[in-house]
Amino acid sequence: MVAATDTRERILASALDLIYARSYANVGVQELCEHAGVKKGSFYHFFPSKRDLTIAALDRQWELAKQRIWGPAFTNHLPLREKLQRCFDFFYDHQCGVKSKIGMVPGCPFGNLALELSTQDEAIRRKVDQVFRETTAYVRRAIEEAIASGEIPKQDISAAAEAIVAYTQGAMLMAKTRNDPGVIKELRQGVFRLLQTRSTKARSGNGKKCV
Amino acid sequence: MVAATDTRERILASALDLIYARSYANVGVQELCEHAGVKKGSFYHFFPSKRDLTIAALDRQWELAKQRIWGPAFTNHLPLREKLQRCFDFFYDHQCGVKSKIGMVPGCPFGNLALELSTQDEAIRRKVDQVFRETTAYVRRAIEEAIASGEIPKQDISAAAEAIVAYTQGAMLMAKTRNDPGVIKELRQGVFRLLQTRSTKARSGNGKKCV
DNA sequence: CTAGGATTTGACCGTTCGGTCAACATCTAT
DNA sequence: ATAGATGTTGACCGAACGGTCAAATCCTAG
Repeated sequence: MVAATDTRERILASALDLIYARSYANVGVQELCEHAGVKKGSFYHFFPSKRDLTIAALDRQWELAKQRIWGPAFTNHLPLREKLQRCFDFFYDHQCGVKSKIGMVPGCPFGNLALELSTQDEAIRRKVDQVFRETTAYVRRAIEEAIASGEIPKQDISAAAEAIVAYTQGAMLMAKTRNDPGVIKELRQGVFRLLQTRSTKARSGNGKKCV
Repeated sequence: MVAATDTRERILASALDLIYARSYANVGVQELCEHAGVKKGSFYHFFPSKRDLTIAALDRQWELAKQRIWGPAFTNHLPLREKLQRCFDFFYDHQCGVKSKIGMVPGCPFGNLALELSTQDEAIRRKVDQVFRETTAYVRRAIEEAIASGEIPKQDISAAAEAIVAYTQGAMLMAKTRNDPGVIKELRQGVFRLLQTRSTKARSGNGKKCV
């Protein structure tokens, strides 16, 4: 049986928008409903609680992230360098886009909820943790390929992948704190340093100007 | 005139503890007062609002951070490598300490507030931004010294310092999300890669086991 | 001793919070 | 046609929220 209405979808979409732009605590169920054009009773028909809505929103957000970023950027045979570059470029563009709409750099939807809620809500903490693990898996596979193809030398793959994911989160956090997407662009080059590359000498003073 | 009472201090200390362990939104004025052993009227005698308390708490937290971490770690003539190592070791120990008390890895008090509030409260965003800028300044000076002493080759100092601070925030975020301080230890080695070092070859397979 | 500021107290404010519920409407499968 | 599931509505709940205030108390300088 297909969905009879789009009510649930509208609520979910509102959660994606509002909680991302502000925070979990600063968006009430009432406001969520108004934004979705739905009455509170309907909300609780589809979601047992605000917390469950948030978990569903995290799932949805991760599905979107996969199909918009991680899939496109990592499911091809580009050099690792290029893949990482595309990620950072996407993040930069995306933060710019949202900022032009709401005036603020929102950062990463997963990192935001992680720092706001993971000491208070174990289920949400686990969910975000899982997202980061899967993200790391994408990066790890790309590193494996790069080693196999000889693009980069053998190294501790897991450690490198985790460092890259952490660095990316750090970049988003700094961009949000400075309310300036340009931070992501400035930090982009740094991500390559987290990988051991063939020759350090050859790249010192590497042609292109940053930013 | 010296402080007549320690009421203000107790409120401030409670804010440091509770907001750090949970979040801004999840700690109410009432609870803050109970934790400090103070009535709500007294709270508003010393602080015009919860928001102002939070800003004062940020100031205090930064003073403490300087005297406990950044001062000790950066105001000596140790090699840069050693300085960064000490920072990460301090973070690891600190997160372990708090976790043994409250069962949760709390992450960075500045990063937490930044991600929770910087899209909603410009004053707090600016304050955290300033903290990060000053942190970056510590790292930048240390990098300058390391270049002057010949420990590392010439490079873009500001870019390196900002990358290191971002990476550090990323490490704290991942540790909090995984609720495991060990993440900080695992990511510690990665910070050195953000600096261009003298010889890459010489360090490959470097003696000491990680973790 | 006393005046005046600093501090403390507890009752109180309106608002919003997340969540509930019974009644009602709509759809769909038989 | 109709029963039962699915979806919608608006009124309602107690609790907690941030914040206010006048009165009482304490401390200290003159």
